[in-house]
Amino acid sequence: MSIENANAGRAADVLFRTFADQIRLGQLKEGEALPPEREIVERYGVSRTVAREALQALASRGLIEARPRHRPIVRRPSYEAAFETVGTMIGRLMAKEEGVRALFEMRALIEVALARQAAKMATKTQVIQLEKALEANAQAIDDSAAFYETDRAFHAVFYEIPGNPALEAAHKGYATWLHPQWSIMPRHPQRNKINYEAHAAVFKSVHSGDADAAEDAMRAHMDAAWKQVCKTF
Amino acid sequence: MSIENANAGRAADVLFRTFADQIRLGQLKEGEALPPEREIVERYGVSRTVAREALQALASRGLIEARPRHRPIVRRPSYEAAFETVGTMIGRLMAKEEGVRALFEMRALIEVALARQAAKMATKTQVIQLEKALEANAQAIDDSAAFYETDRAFHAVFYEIPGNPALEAAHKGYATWLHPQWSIMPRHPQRNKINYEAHAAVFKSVHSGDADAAEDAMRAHMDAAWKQVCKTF
DNA sequence: GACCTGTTTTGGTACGACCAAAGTGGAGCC
DNA sequence: GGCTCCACTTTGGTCGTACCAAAACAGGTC
Repeated sequence: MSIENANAGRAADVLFRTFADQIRLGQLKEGEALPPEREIVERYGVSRTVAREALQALASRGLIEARPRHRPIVRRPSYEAAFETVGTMIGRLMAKEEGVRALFEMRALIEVALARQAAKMATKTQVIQLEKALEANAQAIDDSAAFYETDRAFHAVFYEIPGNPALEAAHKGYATWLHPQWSIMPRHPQRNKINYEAHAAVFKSVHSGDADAAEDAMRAHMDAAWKQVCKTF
Repeated sequence: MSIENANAGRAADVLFRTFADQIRLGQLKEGEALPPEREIVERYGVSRTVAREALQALASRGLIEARPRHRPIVRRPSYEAAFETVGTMIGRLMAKEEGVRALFEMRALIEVALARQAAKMATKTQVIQLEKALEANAQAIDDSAAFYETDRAFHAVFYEIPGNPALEAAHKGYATWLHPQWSIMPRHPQRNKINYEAHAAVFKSVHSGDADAAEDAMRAHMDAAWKQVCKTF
């Protein structure tokens, strides 16, 4: 590796930063393949070991997408990809109650705010969307697996209403990371019905444009859900 | 690599998952060093290239902490570490206005909700903390660099009030990723004073327990801030 | 007990070899 | 002229060996 980076630590880290900078500056564009490994070796004066470790780091941090037996390509950045990248670590935080609580409370803060915002600003189309999701939720009361899916879909509508990809990505993250808790929770039609009724209360408030009521209803729903989650510990 | 994982793709990916599972299941504990590379080679029947690539992936995803010339140790998972891990990718999203907007609006949603929650539930001690942060903000009006720091500190108090590490980590992430926008924004005492007054309005509402006013004040502040951010594009 | 020195352990890097998946180009056939 | 097949090339993936040097360790000496 060139001498001018002697203070920069491992050669693989230096090469990682070199490529990360090229990606950030648009010198390597989305969808574009990186150079072949043997060319990287020649161009940057490193071994294939160093080249491969730098590429591995780029892939692990979601900057490039490795494809079997192909040169990796620069990945389109997205909030969803970002959440996927940290999934393994966040998953570890789910092993402890305080990790689950932190995530759950952050989710609750956001969903309460989204419900409030929806009550204020949801379009007629969006309210209909919510109503359809609620109807599917009602239909699934007796089928706990389907109920879970429609429950998740109902909450997802709130994240979609503002049209912000970061929120939509966050919801997918939350749903994925909190799923282990959900999957061990006892589910039966009576409990499903209670959850459905909480959803209906939120919907009713949104439909009537009552932001305070929407906030209170979603808050109550999340609080009750947390109590259920606590039973999984 | 053992035959039973022949369908699992690259040997390095298989080994990555093996270690990730061991970490998740507590078989490798926080602070504990991973085995030496040469032992990994013997135990798992892979080459050092594969072992190093798996370790590189673990480090890049924040599961282990590599230390120069030392065996890596299992990293304590944290929301802060998770945000750091995706920093490079999120940084790329900041290269486009829609990426900045998505992150900013998510931040605004959260901070408005936090202001509202603070007005409802902040303790006397927390209100004093907020007041102190506001006072430091006032003192820094004529020094734009200091003003930025106190501005950030003032907002940080809202994230700290609920005592949720995920929120505190989120704030650090937002501040870091949105900093490039802030650093190219024109800053002068007059603008600083307007921002300070917006902070004062939020504080006043929190202090008097007026959740609606706190929400409106923080909403107005974030909307105005976004208009300033737009000037950087 | 502290210090020094030699040895060992270990991460970091280099290099060459080989395998096999995937792509490419040319020849032959219809 | 188009299609198919085959040989060759390109390239990622893995292996093994070698060497360097940072860091730790162990033993001896003061």
